[in-house]
Amino acid sequence: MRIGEAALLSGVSAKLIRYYENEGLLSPAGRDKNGYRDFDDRNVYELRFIKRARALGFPIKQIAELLSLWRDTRRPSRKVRALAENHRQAIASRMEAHREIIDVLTRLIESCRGDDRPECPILEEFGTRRMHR
Amino acid sequence: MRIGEAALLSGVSAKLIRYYENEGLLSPAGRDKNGYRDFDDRNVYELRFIKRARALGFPIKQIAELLSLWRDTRRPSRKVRALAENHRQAIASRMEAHREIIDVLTRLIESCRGDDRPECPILEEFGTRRMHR
DNA sequence: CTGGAGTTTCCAATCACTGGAAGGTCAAGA
DNA sequence: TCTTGACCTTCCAGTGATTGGAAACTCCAG
Repeated sequence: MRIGEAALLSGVSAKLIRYYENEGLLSPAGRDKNGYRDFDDRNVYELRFIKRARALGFPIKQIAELLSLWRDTRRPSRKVRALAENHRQAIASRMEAHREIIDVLTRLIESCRGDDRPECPILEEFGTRRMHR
Repeated sequence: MRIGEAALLSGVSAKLIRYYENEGLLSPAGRDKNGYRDFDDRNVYELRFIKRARALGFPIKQIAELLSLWRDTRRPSRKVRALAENHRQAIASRMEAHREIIDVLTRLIESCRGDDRPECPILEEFGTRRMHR
């Protein structure tokens, strides 16, 4: 099938399919004699795999590793799990950073009257104090 | 003062100071006759302001708005507060997305034995099922 | 034989940096 | 006086995952 059909079936845009192919994520897709890419069901499966892994925030390089584990039917599931655990930790760290930011922003927002007058503890704290808690 | 001293005092690298200046965040800094930038205390104050706003995840363009509100002594604090609230909402959305990802990853990780055998529900679910909850 | 839909490649922009190259300026030390 | 070295300058490129566009090609229908 051509790239448009693969895009429809996988939910991945043609642009992005070319990018993923270029990054070496896909099993080699053939070419028709007119130069058009020729994808098969395995490629569509890989594209769906990539799409779901991306939706979970895995970076492209880690998805490449996941795909190579998927292709290796003798992989130890330990490796897959380790990858997932590392990634969960990375996301958890980012989430914690966001939580701290939200706490600070909430405190700042509550301290500001938010009316027509210029007094604003938000601006003052940005300029002068450090922000903790 | 020159860029190195401003970097030390503000905690912002010289590279980044030039970038911020280029992006129009700083009040215009002068130049010595040798072409070196000449910063004053106001610039250092702005750099610290930028650094703290960045630490809270504000994008550069919003920091530019915050700085222009800071410079306008007749600003309505309403505008500052609105900016902060919008940003808090943006961060909260990202945090919620991360929370959902962590829930899915946790379920997947728990479903995988993580031993020497190849069976792995993580890979299976990436390829075939959709992931919710 | 013309139009349009689909395809190809390549280049650019996003965002906030970071790094490096190549060169100018200036004070201290030999 | 000459040189070293620590500064400073500008410009260019790369990061990650996409998206957009341009210019050119194939192919099918009208």
